[in-house]
Amino acid sequence: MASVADNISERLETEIVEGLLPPGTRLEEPALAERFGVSRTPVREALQRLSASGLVELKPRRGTQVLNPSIGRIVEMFEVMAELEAVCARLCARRADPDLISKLKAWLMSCETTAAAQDVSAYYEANRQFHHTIYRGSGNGFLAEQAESLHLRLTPFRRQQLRVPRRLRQSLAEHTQVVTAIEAGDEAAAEAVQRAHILIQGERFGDFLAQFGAGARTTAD
Amino acid sequence: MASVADNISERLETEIVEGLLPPGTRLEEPALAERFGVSRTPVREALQRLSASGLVELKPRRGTQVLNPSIGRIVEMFEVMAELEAVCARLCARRADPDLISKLKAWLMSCETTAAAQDVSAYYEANRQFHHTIYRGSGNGFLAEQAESLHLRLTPFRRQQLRVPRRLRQSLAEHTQVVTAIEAGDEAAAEAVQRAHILIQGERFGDFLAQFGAGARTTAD
DNA sequence: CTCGACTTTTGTGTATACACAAGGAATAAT
DNA sequence: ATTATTCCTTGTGTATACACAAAAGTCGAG
Repeated sequence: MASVADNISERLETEIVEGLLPPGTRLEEPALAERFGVSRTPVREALQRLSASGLVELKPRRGTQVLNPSIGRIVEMFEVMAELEAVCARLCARRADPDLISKLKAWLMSCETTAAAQDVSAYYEANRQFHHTIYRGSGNGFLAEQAESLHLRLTPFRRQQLRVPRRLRQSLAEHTQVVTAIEAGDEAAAEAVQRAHILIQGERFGDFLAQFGAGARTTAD
Repeated sequence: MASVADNISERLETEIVEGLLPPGTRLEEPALAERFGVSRTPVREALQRLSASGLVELKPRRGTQVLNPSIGRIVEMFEVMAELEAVCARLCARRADPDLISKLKAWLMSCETTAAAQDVSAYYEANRQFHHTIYRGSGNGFLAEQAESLHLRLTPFRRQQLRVPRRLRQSLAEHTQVVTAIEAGDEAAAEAVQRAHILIQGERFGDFLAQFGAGARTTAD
């Protein structure tokens, strides 16, 4: 089934997303090849794919490194994410599928319990599932894929979010509002709430970096 | 500068976009390697990139072929395109930059003259520039890139558009409406008009295929 | 004549080898 | 001592070779 290149691509992806390979890390093909016990060929293919999915940067003749976007760039990406999520929420509200709503409520509760239990990684997973349910609930598979892709791409930068005081509590409240709007079939409200929900993340990200040394992890704008 | 893989990737891209390599065409590495006078290695890299940009499909152990999405899939893609363009138009209206508006008017006129002259390829180019100006005018570089990428990806399917009677005339009128809304700073109007402008393309595409043998170029839904 | 198993061929996946450019270290010149 | 130049090391880009899976063609049996 899965080729060697696929495995390497996946492993590198998770390591980047989980922060083990922070932005700016150089990825040298011979080193990776030796580490995974394979030749450079599949390593190169894996890097090509990661480059395409936007997780690494592949400069010609100058090697590849984990993408290290400027602050402004990250904010732009959060803006687009906000719009994609807003569209998904609107389409969810348009359908207002009872099955979908029950799933949303289940993940919402899962978010609350994991948050109460201070289980950070479990909360991340529940939160991810909540948002993915909205993506899929849009009824547009292509839209869902795009949203999932960008969501993944932003994960390394969203990780710093919850350090912001009270953000988690507010985030949960926003989730509830979105579900309410979707259940009511209120397209405009669902869209607006979800857009704001994500946009705040981008703003908080900027605040966070402004507070704790901006240049530490991303290049200055 | 440009590596061999880059050149091959570009050439294949244009050939796919221009319809020389219609959806479903099998792309075999040895044949392409011989055709371009290179080894299989850079050919594979080029195919990987095209796969990532969504122009070809790369099934493991079963080769690559020009992506041949179902009708439903294409409609989904047009829906997402409509939303992206709507966001761009809204952000354009928010800024209402005079310089941007003059550029838009220039491309609008270019569209009209080329349409009047029946110069199809020139019209395509002018139309493309018009839309790209709106993307860039959003002020969000990442959004603009996403929009441009999807625009390119949809090009093979947009080509069949203008065969639909009167579509061209209506399209020009919609362009004018968008510019007017942007100039007036009317975000809601700009967004709505642009969304409808693109959505219609998706619908017309469905109509077109329903009329002239759906199975000819894309798989059935 | 048709269907099925075996062989052959074709094409992809991976490894190895070579070519060349970029960055750095060492040496020489000012 | 500083700077510039040259050489060397490192790493990427491409080519070739091998391994294996899938499809196509062939042959034989019913």
